[in-house]
This record gives sequence, structure tokens and C-alpha cells, in this order.
Amino acid sequence: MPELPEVQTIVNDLAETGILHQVVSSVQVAWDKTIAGLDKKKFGRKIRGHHFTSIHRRGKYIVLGLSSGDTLLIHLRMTGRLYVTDANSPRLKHEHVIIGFGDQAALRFHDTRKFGRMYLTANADKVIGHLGPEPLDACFTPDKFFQMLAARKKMIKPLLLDQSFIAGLGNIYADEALWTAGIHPERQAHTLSETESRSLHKAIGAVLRLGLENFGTTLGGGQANFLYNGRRKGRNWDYLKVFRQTDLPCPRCRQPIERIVVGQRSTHICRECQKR
DNA sequence: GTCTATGTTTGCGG
DNA sequence: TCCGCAAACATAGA
Repeated sequence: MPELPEVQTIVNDLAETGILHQVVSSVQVAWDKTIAGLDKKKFGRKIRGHHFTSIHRRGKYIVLGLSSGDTLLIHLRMTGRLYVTDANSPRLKHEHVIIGFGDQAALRFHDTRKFGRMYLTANADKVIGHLGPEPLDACFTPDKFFQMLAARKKMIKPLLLDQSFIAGLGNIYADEALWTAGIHPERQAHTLSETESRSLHKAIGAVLRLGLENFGTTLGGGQANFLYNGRRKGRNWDYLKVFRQTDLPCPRCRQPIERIVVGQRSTHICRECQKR
């Protein structure tokens, strides 16, 4: 679930916890697959005794620089959570990796569905090199976006979800952006006019910034939902216009929002505002 | 208890 | 290039 705004919120919070520059004293891996094929022992050896020097986000990845020169990349996939708590509280049921900093604190990776992954590598590009442009980067201009669309025949929504095309959008913000721009998700990318392309470009920026301002989207009240710092809920749910708003009136024209399936993903549209 | 859906990504076959 | 499907898993809700 975590998309760009949720991942950025986590990164911002983590940066404030003070774990940066503290020496790692222990590494516990309770579910081997989480560390993406790396040997558990090697993984621990390469992190212990070092400290994190930097943290930032690229697409939906959390990127941590290590004093050893390696990079630890973390992808939360559907249900992953990353938070800092005290060093000695017992490991919770779905906490698969715990990185301890003396008796100060511990960074914990919690993931009910176990799809999330951590990658430890000397060459971060091996993991994130394939990613497309950052949608909030100044380099991602309306002109560039229009040219990118012109080269592709795919349906626009699956294309927006393609991380090698553009990095950071997921199902929530893709639906929100398409509704905001009044574009049908099944339109072929190259058929968008320059005006439509500009409007979509603007909408992508707007929905992401709104999500960021609201500390991400927490859906419903279930277990598998987005919590940053492991406990706080994002409040962007209250600002969603179409995502999971099936049968509720479109905020623009009052037509009921419909749920359809596009590229095997549930998709929410207003038939009136988003014509083919 | 059973069945279905789920926010992501990757890889395969056509 | 594009599309559909399956898999990696656990849980919530009907």
C-alpha cells in the first residue's frame, strides 16, 4: 500500500528519530525471505558495527546509506511497516527484522503479508536503477511527460502504475490523479492531447502533495493499514475523491462513483467526468 | 467454517 | 511493446 506520500512520511519520521549516526549493535532476522536472498549471517555482519549516514526516498523505496559504503534499500510492498521503538521490547508477531542500536532504540520491520523486501548492496542502482522519473522532481516537466506518453500505446492507468515509467504512484494516487484530470483510465497513453497531458501532469503533482500534507492515506481501521512511526494514522483518507468511494456521489457532478477493473487492478471512476 | 478481495512487484507465455 | 495471469502471504469481511 505505501505509495510515494506514505513512504516519504515514513522517511521524514525516521530521520527525526535519531537512529542516524548511531552504531548498530544487533541485527535479528526472523523471516529469511525479507532480506532478499542474502544470507542472514552475512547480512548481520555487514550492518553490525556500522551506522546509517543518510536516509531518503526513491520511488517507493526507502534508501539508507551505511557507513560501510553499502546501501540498505527497503520496499514495503503491500503491508510493510518500518518504525523505531525501544531496544528491549519483545519481538511482535510480524516483526521480521529488528536492527538494534545499543540500549537506545531498535528499528523494526513489521509485515503481515511478508511481501516486503530489504536489499543490502554496494550498488544501489542494481535495485533502483530501473525506476522512472520522480513525479515531484523539477526535471519531470509537462513537456517531458507529454513526450513520454506519446511513445506509449498502453492504457494510461497501468502505465502510471509502471514504476519504470514513473516512480512512486500506486493504485490510490493513480485513480485520484485520473479523476482530477478527468481522464478515463483505459485511454491509450498516446491518444492524450497536449492539454490532457498537462492536466494529468498537474493532477499527479496535486494529489501527491495533498497526500504528503496529510501524512499519507490510512484505509479503514484494519490491521494491514498504513501507520507511520508504527502508530500514527495518515489522514488523507478524508480527502480521497474516488478511491474506494464506490456508489458515493462524485464530488464534481454527483454521479455515483463506479468500481471497474483495469489491468487486473480495481479502479474507481466517475463515468460522467472521465469519458473514454 | 468458506470464499473473495487486497494497497505491489516480478516473471512467464502468447 | 503489450496483455493477462500467477505467485509471493496473511487477514478482514461477507
